Amino acid sequence: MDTSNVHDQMKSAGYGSLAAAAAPDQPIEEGLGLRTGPWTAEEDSILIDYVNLHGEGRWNSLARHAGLKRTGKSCRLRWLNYLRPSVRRGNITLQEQLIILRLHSRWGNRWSKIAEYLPGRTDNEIKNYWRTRVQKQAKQLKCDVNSKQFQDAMRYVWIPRLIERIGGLPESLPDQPRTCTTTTSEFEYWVDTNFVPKTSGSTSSDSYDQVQACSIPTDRTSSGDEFMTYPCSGQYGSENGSGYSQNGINSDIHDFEQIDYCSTGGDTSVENLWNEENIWFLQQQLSDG
DNA sequence: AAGGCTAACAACCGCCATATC
DNA sequence: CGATATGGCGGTTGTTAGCCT
Repeated sequence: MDTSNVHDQMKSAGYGSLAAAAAPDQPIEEGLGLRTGPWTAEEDSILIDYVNLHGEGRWNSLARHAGLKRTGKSCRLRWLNYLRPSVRRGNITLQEQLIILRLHSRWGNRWSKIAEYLPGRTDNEIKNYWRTRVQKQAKQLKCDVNSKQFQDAMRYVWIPRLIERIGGLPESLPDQPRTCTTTTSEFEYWVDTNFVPKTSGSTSSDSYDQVQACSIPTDRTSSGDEFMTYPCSGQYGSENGSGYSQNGINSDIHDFEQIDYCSTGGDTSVENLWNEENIWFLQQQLSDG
């Protein structure tokens, strides 16, 4: 489904801020005369003009003084998520997907923090991406998006595939908001496709701040969360070879790449990495655990 | 052709932290 | 120091388009 212009479609259909026909029957918060629902072009224009003149902040008084029958919260959200000049629109790129996956494995659903590393993208947009794309994959795999199984699938299949699709490791990956100074070698530590989690230890994948590193280059572990941490797993990657065996995962991935690697064509949507064969393969991996 | 389903995204809600009075 | 205002954040809902049956 090509939704790259969904927003424009919504606009033309009367849904969204620039809908020319939005207004008359829009809900109004009773008593206060406050409007809710989609923003009209006129409201957008008023808000943009006012912010350009007076700057951001003090959203409640801004709403009053600008003559907008909206809550301050609504104005702030509209500005930050849509009207700001720096807001980038359009499909999430593969590089951005990679960053999102990486940062989500590190921080979980801290969307605003993740958004700091994707200039122009809003936390709302990233959150929507996660819910509509990533959670869909988890559903297809019949596992919870926060489960160890799905986390492993992302790390050992999805992310390496993304890197390949991109054409190798990016020249730089932002380890700091906006300014990117990370070297390729640092990035390799993050998604080490040769890495297989060791056995033993407790799992805490649902608590992203407490993810326990169990196989990180020793000179890196001390640096905290700057590098990928792998939750210890008693279920996968055990020393006796069950689940993700020390070498098995990589050879399996290699085989499975041969199956469909060329099938994704020029489409940049990540879900195409997950065709039926991929899902079958992953389900096998998960059920073997 | 019609209805159901899904994807995508804007907008809202509730809670919490911080700032201000 | 307490009360109120404001802003930020994550979760959830609502709406529409497009696809599928």
